[in-house]
Amino acid sequence: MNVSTLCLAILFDQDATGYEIRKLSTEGAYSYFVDASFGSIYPALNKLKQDGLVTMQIEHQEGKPARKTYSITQTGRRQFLESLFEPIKHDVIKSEFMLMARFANYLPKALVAKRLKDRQEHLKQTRTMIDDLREEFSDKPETVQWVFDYTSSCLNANMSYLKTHGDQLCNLSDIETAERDAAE
Amino acid sequence: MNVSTLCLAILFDQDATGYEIRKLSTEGAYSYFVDASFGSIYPALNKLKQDGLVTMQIEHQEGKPARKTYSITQTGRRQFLESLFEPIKHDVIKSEFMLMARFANYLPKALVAKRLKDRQEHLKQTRTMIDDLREEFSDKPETVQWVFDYTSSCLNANMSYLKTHGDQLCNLSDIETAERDAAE
DNA sequence: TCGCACATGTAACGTGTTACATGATTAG
DNA sequence: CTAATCATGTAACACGTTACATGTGCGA
Repeated sequence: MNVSTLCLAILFDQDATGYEIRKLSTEGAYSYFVDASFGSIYPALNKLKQDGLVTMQIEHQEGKPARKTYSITQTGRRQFLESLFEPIKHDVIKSEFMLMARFANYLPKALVAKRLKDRQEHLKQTRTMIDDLREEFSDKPETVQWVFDYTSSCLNANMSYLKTHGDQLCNLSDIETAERDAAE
Repeated sequence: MNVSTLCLAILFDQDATGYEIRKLSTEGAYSYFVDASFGSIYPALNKLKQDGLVTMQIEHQEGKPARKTYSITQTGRRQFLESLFEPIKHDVIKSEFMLMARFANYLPKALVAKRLKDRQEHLKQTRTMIDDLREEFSDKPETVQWVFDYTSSCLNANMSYLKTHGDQLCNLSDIETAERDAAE
């Protein structure tokens, strides 16, 4: 999913500024899937406006930069929906944790333990966020809830595995390195 | 994880050509996490050689391009392992399926059903691949098994949810659009 | 008063993909 | 005979990030 599509998806059911779109994509409702930055959002929004897929309302503010609120147009809605008909790619997963785990036998126990703890913490936070969002979006179409429930369920399974098998990975880590590290 | 790191990870316990590295990253043991192409692998390998992190043995073959087998050096091993000590990023997930599901209420039932079926099929294939690899790598360190088991477990939960809740999403799809499509 | 949230935008840079060029062998 | 597999490599391109530039108002 490119940044333009992300913008259309967000604007589909709410108007927003570039700043807000970025917030939603890094901290809010869409942050689980994407993570776009200003450098890509602002140009994308300008292009979408040129193509007539969104409109912009400027709200001038003294001293501050003008607040530019974008709204999706009918054309934008249609084109976005049409794009969903095109063949989709399979999920892409990039996990540095998995790479680390794969080589845990060469790493000190303390490091592996910390990584496991951090991951569990982050997973928990993400699930809390998803569950909060589910509440917040309770007025939105049920498909939105479905996605949150699905995600939450996968997150639970993931956490559950770490809870029951995390220690196992720890015990496979390189104890000697850990001792050497402790001695230093 | 950049392509150089991927190469070092693969070469860590086996020699390989650029061609083989690509196969491993798109179809083999590493394909669940990454997907690198020739255009990035060959330059990366050359750079790693320049930096003394890998060595290369040329095997000339009549008519064919020379087969260049790369091996990791002690320096390469050390540097790779050291890189695992650096702070890691959280998992990155990009799912076009989730985006589609989020807007399923605007899409015809037939499309949503097909996407669900395809996803379930792909998930199943991935799990089969992971389980096969677990067998194949039974002589490798136990950490390797741990990663496969963890992945397999998450995959199972994912499949399980789709099996029990997939129809629900289908029923939220836009029936009228489906009928319109069927009429065409 | 220090830093953060708000708010927009550009230029340089990094990283990777796609498409092309080249060519033998082998399985269907 | 045609497509796929093996095998390497480059150049153009796409896409996105990081860092910079600019500036106000508010809360600790």
